[in-house]
Amino acid sequence: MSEFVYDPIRIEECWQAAWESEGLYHAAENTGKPKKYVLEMFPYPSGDIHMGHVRNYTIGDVIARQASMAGFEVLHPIGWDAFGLPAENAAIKSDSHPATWTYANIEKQAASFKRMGFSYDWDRTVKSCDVDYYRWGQWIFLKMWERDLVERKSSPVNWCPSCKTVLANEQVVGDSQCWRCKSTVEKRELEQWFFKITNYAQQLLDDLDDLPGWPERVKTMQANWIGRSEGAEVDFTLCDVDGEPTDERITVFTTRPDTLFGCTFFLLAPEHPLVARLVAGTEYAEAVNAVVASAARETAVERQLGERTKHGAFTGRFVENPVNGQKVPIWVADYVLMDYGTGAVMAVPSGDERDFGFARQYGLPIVPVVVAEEDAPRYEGAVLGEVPQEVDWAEAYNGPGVMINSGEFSGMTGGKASEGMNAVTAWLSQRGRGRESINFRLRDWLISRQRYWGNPIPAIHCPDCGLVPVPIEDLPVVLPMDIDICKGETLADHPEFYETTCPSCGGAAKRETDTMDTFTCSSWYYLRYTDAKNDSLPFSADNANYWMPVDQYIGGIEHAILHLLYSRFFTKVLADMGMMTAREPFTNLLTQGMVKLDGATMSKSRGNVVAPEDMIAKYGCDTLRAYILFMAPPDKDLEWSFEGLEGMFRFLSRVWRFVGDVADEVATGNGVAASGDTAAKKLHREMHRVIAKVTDDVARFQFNTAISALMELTNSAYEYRREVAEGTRDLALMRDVAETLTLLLAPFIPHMCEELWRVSLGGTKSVHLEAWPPYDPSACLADEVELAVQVNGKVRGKVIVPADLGEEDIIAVALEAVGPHIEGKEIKKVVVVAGKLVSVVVAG
RNA sequence: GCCCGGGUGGUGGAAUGGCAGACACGGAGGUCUCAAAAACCUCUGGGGGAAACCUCGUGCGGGUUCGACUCCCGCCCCGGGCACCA
Repeated sequence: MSEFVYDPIRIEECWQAAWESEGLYHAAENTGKPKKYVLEMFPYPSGDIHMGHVRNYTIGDVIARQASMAGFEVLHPIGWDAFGLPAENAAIKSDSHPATWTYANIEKQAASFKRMGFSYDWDRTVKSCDVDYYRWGQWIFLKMWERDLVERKSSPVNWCPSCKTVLANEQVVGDSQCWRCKSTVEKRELEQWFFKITNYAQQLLDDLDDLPGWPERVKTMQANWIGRSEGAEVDFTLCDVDGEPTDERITVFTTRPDTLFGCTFFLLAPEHPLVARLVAGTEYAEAVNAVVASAARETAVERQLGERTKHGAFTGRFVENPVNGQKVPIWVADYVLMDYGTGAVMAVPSGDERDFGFARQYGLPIVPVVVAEEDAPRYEGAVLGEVPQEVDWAEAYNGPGVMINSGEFSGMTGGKASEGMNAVTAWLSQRGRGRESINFRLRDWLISRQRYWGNPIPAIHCPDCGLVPVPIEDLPVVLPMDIDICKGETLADHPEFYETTCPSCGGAAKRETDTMDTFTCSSWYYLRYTDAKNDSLPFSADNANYWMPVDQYIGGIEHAILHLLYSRFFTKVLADMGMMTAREPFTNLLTQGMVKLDGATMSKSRGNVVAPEDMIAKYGCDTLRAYILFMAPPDKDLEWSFEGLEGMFRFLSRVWRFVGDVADEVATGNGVAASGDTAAKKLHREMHRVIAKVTDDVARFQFNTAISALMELTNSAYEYRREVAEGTRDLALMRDVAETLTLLLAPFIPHMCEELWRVSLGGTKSVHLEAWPPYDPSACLADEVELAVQVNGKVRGKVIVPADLGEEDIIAVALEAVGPHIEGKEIKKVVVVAGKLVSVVVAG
């Protein structure tokens, strides 16, 4: 019976203080060691930490600590994403200032992170609401402006009526909801600030191929969001009121130029600038204007209602199809989007579901069919508008097929990326009536927010000079603190902030009062960590080039598009500015799953939160850390279990007692120096097998199976002690196992291992400065192996054979073992899988 | 509708094409104890059997293979993302 009682709280508090005073976790440049940059997404200081934080930061901490033991110089920083709306809302609620709330929560979270024993370099901490940080955000904004990547323009934007600010497209989630408050957003035409992320659309798409260390899911989501479509622009000729061709052309974008002969009508978006002119003063004006007005009225609420009814009206005018001279009617239709392509569309009802539906609804022609499915009715020779009587026309066909009714192109293959598509595009191109074209779904990033608690946009509105950037030497534009947010004030209510003079002409001018989207702050914080105290630049190229890219990034899947896309954009822009060489910020990405209770996400509003602090107080943070890693692979959701946590505490106690008992036995010399008997050999082999397994599992982030393997080693160690009497145990082996167990567990349960290492085992320096144990592949091999013997695919026996036995001998032994199952039968085949099994195939 | 994930005991979860269910939780029984707790030991997928052992079994149906949770084809269900993007 051991007198070693595991007292986690005492141990943890003791070593946390020791590590801090020893400065154990400072990262340094140019140490000669290979570098590793391990980063977790920085938290928003929303209050107490929750289990999601525990999981995220524990995963990162294990990776960082293990890398450090494996010989890397590790950069593992932490900071806070501190601007944003929740601070404003909380301030209003508690009648205080957002800064008060924010800094108090940062203190609280920092204390919790320290209590979790995370190995951060606290000297590099960044808080995005500190002027020392956000001034460099302004600096980057101005440099982007210089490079023509900043634009102020009027466009239909998303407005959240609850947050009282505009939002980026990426911040509209689900069915047109604000990502923060889940209110339904409205469309408003407003003049706003944008970053021209669309200039980088192709690169952002292409470079996803350079990220093999990212989950496929995240890359697919980004690729879909960027939404590249290949096709062509086609110029249709506008006809006058008498139907005669004019010189004016209307351009459409299509991904299917091969279907051009199937165009039976033509559509304009309700917002298209041409619409008003086409119908002005005509009998069609009333119906068309009604469609335009109802589209303008249509809110996001209506738009989200599943399958929307299409609305349209004839304009009374026609266009001429460049490919066949066919005149087709121009309609206005509310399913045509003004902000994608050209706002005009050629309708091919036989090949497009939406056009088909619209044609049905308004009695517009559907034939000719121009791309026919093999083995399907061809409708050769069908003319415009003629629907064959005998056909029950069910739906449009948009797949690949043979082109028919398409003049000289008939007979070619049609479809996406087809021969016919290229031929038609080339034909148009030669005649100046069209051209290859690529469209992206991605929109420019709307970055201005009509809110106080953010980074002020460094721009000045001058009545004479227009928009003028704040000169770089005048930075920072400091966010004033004397604002009464509880009265709903913003910067726009403070003349002492916005009244200024124009840097260009010196006349009276007005400062921009919008602040930047908080996502601008989080788009480059990982670069600031590389050089956190630089007061002349956001970061130096030397430091960025030394540490970047981040080798391992860990965070929630909710940022699959938002933060990860914006950060990739910033990285490319900063690289183009010559600020550094990395063109992708994060080489490897791990998206951790959620922590759930009874199948539901833990949340304050649901009242199903398990507070980390409570668990730490009861079991210590080492148990919590090991538990949260053990219960599920890191990328899967994790179901919380109090019993599981209790079980992990039992495991830690077992390790504690084992190492303590061994240390005692070794100290008193109660045993033999080295026995080399079967039991010792077996334990020795198990130890090397586990070193190999844990090393491999950590590299693949399989922390759950790494811990399982360590449990197995512990179980084996206990078995050895049970089976070999006290006084006859192999002391060298026992000490080796105790040390190995302590070293391998150190990244997971750093405090207990430190206590065991420095106190029980008499280590002279921190366990976290020791080398990760190497393993001997030959030591993993057993003298004898057990083989399963299968007959016709079923296991019918087991044999134990010397590991180096030849194949012929193995077969002989195996056949003997399954004698009754093969007796009198013809052996057709025998397969020997080294170290695993023998498979015998018999006839009958 | 399209694109991703995922479906394995009572539960969380293991299995480079090679003995399915490692490890753990829960459960049952036991040792120690006056007793309890702790600790330790044994058993624990279903069905059959006293046992040896047999048999079924990784969402469903096929296929490839000596051998399939794993690979291929066709479905079903659950979770997520996108969605009138021409």
